[in-house]
Amino acid sequence: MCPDFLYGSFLKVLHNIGVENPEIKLRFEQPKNEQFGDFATSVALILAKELKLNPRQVAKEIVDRLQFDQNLVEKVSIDGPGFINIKLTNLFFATELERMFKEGEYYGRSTKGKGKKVNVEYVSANPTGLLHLGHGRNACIGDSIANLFAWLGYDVTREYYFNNAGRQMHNLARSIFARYRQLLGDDDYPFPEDGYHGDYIKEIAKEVVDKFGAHYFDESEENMDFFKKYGENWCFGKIRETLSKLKIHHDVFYNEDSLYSEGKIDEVVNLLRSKELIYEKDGAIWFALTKLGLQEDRVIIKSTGEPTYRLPDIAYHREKFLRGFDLIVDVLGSDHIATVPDVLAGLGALGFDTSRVKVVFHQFVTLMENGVQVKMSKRSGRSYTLDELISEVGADVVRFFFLMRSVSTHLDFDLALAREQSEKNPVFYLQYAHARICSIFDTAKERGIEFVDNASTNCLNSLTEIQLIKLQRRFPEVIEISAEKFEPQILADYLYDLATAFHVFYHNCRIIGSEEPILSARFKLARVTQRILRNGLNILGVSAPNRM
RNA sequence: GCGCCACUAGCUCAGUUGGAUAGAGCAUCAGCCUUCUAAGCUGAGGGUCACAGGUUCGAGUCCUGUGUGGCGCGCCA
Repeated sequence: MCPDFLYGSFLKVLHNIGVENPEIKLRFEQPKNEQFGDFATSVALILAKELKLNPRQVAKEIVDRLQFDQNLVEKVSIDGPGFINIKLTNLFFATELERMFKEGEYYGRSTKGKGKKVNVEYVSANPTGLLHLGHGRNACIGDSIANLFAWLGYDVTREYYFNNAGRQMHNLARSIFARYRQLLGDDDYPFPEDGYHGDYIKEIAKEVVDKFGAHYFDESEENMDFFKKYGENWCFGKIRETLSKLKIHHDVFYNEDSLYSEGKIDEVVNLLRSKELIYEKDGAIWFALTKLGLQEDRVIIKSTGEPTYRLPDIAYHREKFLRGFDLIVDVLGSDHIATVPDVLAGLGALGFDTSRVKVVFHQFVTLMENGVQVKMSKRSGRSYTLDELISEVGADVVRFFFLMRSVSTHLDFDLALAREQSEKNPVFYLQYAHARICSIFDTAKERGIEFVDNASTNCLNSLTEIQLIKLQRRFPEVIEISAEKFEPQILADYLYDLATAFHVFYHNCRIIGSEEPILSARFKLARVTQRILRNGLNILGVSAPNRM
């Protein structure tokens, strides 16, 4: 964020006065208060101790040695306890606008992650039901994180861990079968105790009745397999349909089944055995986690012969490592927190660098309306599915609302606010800024007004204009920070600020009707804002309409 | 009992690696549309940053303890 020339001059001075590791100590920030200038550094305060000098004195030593291009720096001052504040000239910002404008659609992209492979796994809901709100938050977070890394030049794989093995699928089959029998008049047919109670099970059963009649009436193994497969396809179809409404698509659906069929599970067991990390007790196979510093040993293969989740999870993540990913991101709900240490310990024991695994935990979603928690959908009378929420408030609103809070905090989803198609709704505020800009360009075109690319921007001098440029300059940095912290919310907040700065600019400065060179300079200001809003919203998965 | 997450304005939340006078939105009140979209802009009120210690030039931010709330602690995933 800090211009290179500024950073360079300071670094040179710090070197000259014999500071050790100045790169680490030199940091710039943008002061909250305008009166302190455009950039500030507290480096003098940090150095004061090691130099055993008064901070203001240190600041003076530094400032006296600084050399700048006078066209770019307006003022350097020492304030407060020893902050060095720098005010840059309007020419500097005009040049910056020019630079951002010339970068065009690529402004904000970087090559930082070039050659690096990142895997982002998200959603990964089992095909036993419909997506609920928590899945929705998971999906939006994962997708936006993937988008952020793509912007940084990483080779991104969006992955869904597809678990269609194990007891849950039997459960699904038996649940559908029970409803099927009941529909066919066998009213007393018992519903499985731990079956899936949702109404969608009845829907599936009804579909089977409509299509095949009583063809699958017998409680045979083949028929169970049929219901399992039918239910899986039905659920997974719905899941993909819902995700697609949110513009979420995965590159890889990694099937848990393949871990078994390709012998990956056995490989892991053998590897752990060779490291003497597993043993047998009570007919089950245990993972000796206490040897790895954890609290308790855990079962990885039940006495029935089925593995617990830990084993396939370790095998799956081992595969991710073997597939050559430099960074492995898992997006999980906070209810999975307890499962991660075991899996990481297993991977560590297998010799993998677990610092490459980043698990993003998100907290729960609570649907609120007028201060009261909403548990059931008014329309269906059942608990809200993600799909219902989307059809009620729209995909853009759902995506933005799920992303506008930081990942680690509980999310209160304000249904009344989300429904509101007005200025109160932050999504519309952002989209409106974009539509307004488009409208300016449309109007200019209609009236035959053209602007010139090579006109100078050095005529912009109002506070509002400079303010807008300052925010535009931050875009690349914001993308980077959002990705590093795995927090799309940082980008959402930034876009909101940018929209505000634009609305203020729009209010204070006219574009159409201004004389050259102001006309063209302001056009550029609007163009750069438009690109950032569009690209930024795109990363968040929110559309940027040309008209509203 | 143990682990993780949170606690900031009436409500929902921001607050960069510790920095200067803690910020938005909603809600409340008061203004601004013959000119590019008023889904906008401007202003006002509203705070013991849960509490108590500690670290230091400086703490909403770091450390310790306490309280409140959420989630988890299975041969479920």
